This record gives sequence, C-alpha cells and structure tokens, in this order.
Amino acid sequence: MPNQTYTISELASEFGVTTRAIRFYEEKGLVQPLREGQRRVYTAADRVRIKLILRGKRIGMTLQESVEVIDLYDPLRNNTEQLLSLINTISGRQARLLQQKDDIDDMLTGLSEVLGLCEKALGKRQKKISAIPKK
Amino acid sequence: MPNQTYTISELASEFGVTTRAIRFYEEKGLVQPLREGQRRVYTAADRVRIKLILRGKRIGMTLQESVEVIDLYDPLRNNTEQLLSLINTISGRQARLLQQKDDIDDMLTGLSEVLGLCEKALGKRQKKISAIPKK
DNA sequence: CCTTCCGTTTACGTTAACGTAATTGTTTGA
DNA sequence: TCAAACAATTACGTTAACGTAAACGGAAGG
Repeated sequence: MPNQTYTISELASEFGVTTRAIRFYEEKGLVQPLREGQRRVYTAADRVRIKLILRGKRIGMTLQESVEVIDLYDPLRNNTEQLLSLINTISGRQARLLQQKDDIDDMLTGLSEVLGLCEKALGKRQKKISAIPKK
Repeated sequence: MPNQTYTISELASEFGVTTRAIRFYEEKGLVQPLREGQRRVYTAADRVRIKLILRGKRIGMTLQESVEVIDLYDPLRNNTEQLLSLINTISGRQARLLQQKDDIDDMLTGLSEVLGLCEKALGKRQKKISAIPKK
C-alpha cells in the first residue's frame, strides 16, 4: 500500500532543490532510481537518501561525506577488523558533530547578545514614541 | 602588554591551515593585517577574525556568510530601520543554526545506534575469545 | 659567501556542486 | 490534432576556496 513512488519534480519541489540537482546526485551515484521507460521513478528509500544527503549539506558536509555517513547504516559487515574500523569512523564523526554543536552554540550566544542590544536600543526609542499622545 | 602580534605562519600552524589560505582571506577582504615592510603582521583582532571565519567554515558557512555574521557585532548602527532589519537578519540566522543543531542531533542519534550494534556484535565475539583459556 | 629558511607576488590549475542552455521525446487536455 | 507541460540527454559555463608552481627578496647561520 504505501508503495509510493515519486517523480523527480515532486521530490525537487518537496525538498526545494532543482531537478538538475537530483539528476546530478544520480550522476554521482548517490541515488539509483528505477525507470519507467525513460522516466525516473523514485521509491520511498530513494526519497530518504536524498533527504539525508540534504541534511548533510545543511551542516556543511560534502555529498561524498553524506553518503559515507549514510552507508554506515548498511548491511553490517561481520568481520572484526572492519567493525573496529567502523567504530573509529563513527567516533571520529561524532567528535566532529559535537565540535559543530559547540560552534553553533557559541554563535547563538553571540547573536543573542547582539539581539539584546538591539532591543534595548529600540526599547528606548519605543518609550519616547509611546510617550507621544495618541493622535 | 599583550600587544601581541603574529606572523602568517604562526597563525597558519595554530589554526591548521595554509598560509595560502590566509592570504586568500586577505584578497577577499576578510582581514587586513598591518605590514612591516613586506611582511604581514597580524594583531590579536586579526587572529580572532580568522578564528571566527574558520568556526563558520566548520558549520558549513561560506566565507562571505562568516563575515556577515562577524559584522553583525560591529559599531551598532543607530537608525531604527536598520536596527529592525538587523533583528530580522539575526533571527533568520538563529533559526538556521537551530535547524543545524537538530540535524546534528539526528545524525548523532543515528550514529550512536549503529555504534551500539557494533559493540554488541563485538561483545559476542569477545565472550568467545575470553572463554578461551589463557595459553 | 653561500645556502637555507621564511616571506612575497603573480598566475594558472583544480574540485565540488550545480546552473544554463539547446535539443529531443512523450503524454495529455482543449 | 496540436500546443503545453513535463521529462530526458548532452554539453559547456560558473562560483567558491583554495592548491601549486615559478621567481624573487631579505636575513641568519655556518
């Protein structure tokens, strides 16, 4: 039932990107939609992949990096050595993400301070204005 | 006393970037170090600007965006209209940053889950190994 | 004096991530 | 049936953010 599929322009408008961008992702092997004749047909899984790719982009990851992260979830390899290397990869990525959160928090703090100053400055003006009798 | 200055290579190695990158930032007008003859001399303020630029980069901002954010802190303009527009700019930026935090949290959650699976898989193997008598 | 180590300028090269045509189907509603 | 809307392929263009190389200058040390 929810064997829903999507056209390229549906996904494009849903995610606010161009169809060109989505075809580009395919060129790079990031997604492999089915075909119905010529037309591309995207499954729910394709849609999620694109969504995750765009999420990665928002926090400054390259397309390749996004794919690497996504691929961390795939059929878990069973070899011990690979598992250890996977753990290292994940830990490294987590560290970077935590650093990014700190960066964002710092920036948010700074912006809040500036915002406070702005409102304070406006507040004074407001008082003057509101001190003017209405009409 | 802390009228400290820095050479380009000091800053480069402190921040883990090349001198080329720092000169590039200057080309783009992001910093304007003093000169001592030919040599560039960076003040503490220059250093901070570069640090903030790199912080922006880490969370996926372009150099121009970083500069825009940094410039939000400068001599607060006094005009009411400008203040209102500044508030909008800041609010927009804050919204984006909060979105980024959510993105990061989602990614962290996913990675933790995968990490859990890895450790679980390794754990089983560890038990088998530790069940082997020592020599 | 000569080399070695910064530092400088100039300039062409590179990669990522699409944008922007131009051209060519294909389906669909008037 | 015919134009309008959507899709596909091909291919050249563009921007950001440096990399890389060449060629040169000053100073410091052996």
